[in-house]
Amino acid sequence: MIRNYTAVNALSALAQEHRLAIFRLLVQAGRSGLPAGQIAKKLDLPPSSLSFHLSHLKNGGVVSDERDGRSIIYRADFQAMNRLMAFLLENCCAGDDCLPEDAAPDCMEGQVL
Amino acid sequence: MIRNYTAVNALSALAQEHRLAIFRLLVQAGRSGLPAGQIAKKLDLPPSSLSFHLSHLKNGGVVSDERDGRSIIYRADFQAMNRLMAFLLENCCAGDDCLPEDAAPDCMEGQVL
DNA sequence: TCCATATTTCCAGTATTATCGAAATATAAG
DNA sequence: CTTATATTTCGATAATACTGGAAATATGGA
Repeated sequence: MIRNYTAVNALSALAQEHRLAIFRLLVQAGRSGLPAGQIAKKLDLPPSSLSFHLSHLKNGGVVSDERDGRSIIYRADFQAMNRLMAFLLENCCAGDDCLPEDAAPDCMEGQVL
Repeated sequence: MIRNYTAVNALSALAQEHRLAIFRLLVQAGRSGLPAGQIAKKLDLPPSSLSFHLSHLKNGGVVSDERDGRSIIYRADFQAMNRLMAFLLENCCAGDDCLPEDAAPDCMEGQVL
């Protein structure tokens, strides 16, 4: 289980206009991810700003990176998001009939996503 | 569907040590919520700091408040959380066989929560 | 009305975060 | 080895956020 500190890092990473836009772009790109350059082009960010935000996202553990030739490919980390969501709703409603096995908790009224 | 701006507000609200702790306390308290005073006691925060953080959470739309006599009861807003999560994973993997009906998307490997 | 309790607002000081040009680093290709 | 491309690091400035004491507001009870 993740700690408060870890979750704050992940949330801070996402809690910024440009970084959230970057993250959602990566979510939509899926497993293949996107090179930094394409992100810069799509969101019209200067290279140093983009790099600042990408390293923040990486530091927050919500994206991963991998070099491919001259480019660096960024990917959303879906498992990290899953852990984060679980942490946010941990022991919701004091477990009071609210978490039936593998469904969404009652407090979410049957719709998580 | 919520906007980037709204989501950043909600995420910023949660992206702080004390506020995340407050929010998780409220998640665990469920529908009955908690008066500010009890939160202050549990987390050992001075009243002005607590108030600052509570209003930030409320502004971010992740908690609601309701006066009850001299106390003000705070509650986690589970629907807002649900909308936020949906926004974060919107159109994940470009919809590529990743969102079967009412299950968690494939990219989450079957476990959302 | 007067007092106690619960919470918020105000304020000033401190700390953290965002921005982006310019320079540095890494890789590839001729 | 030189040049071009992709990205990051550095550094200075500007903007935003956090903290907590003191004063203000709201409610309820004697």
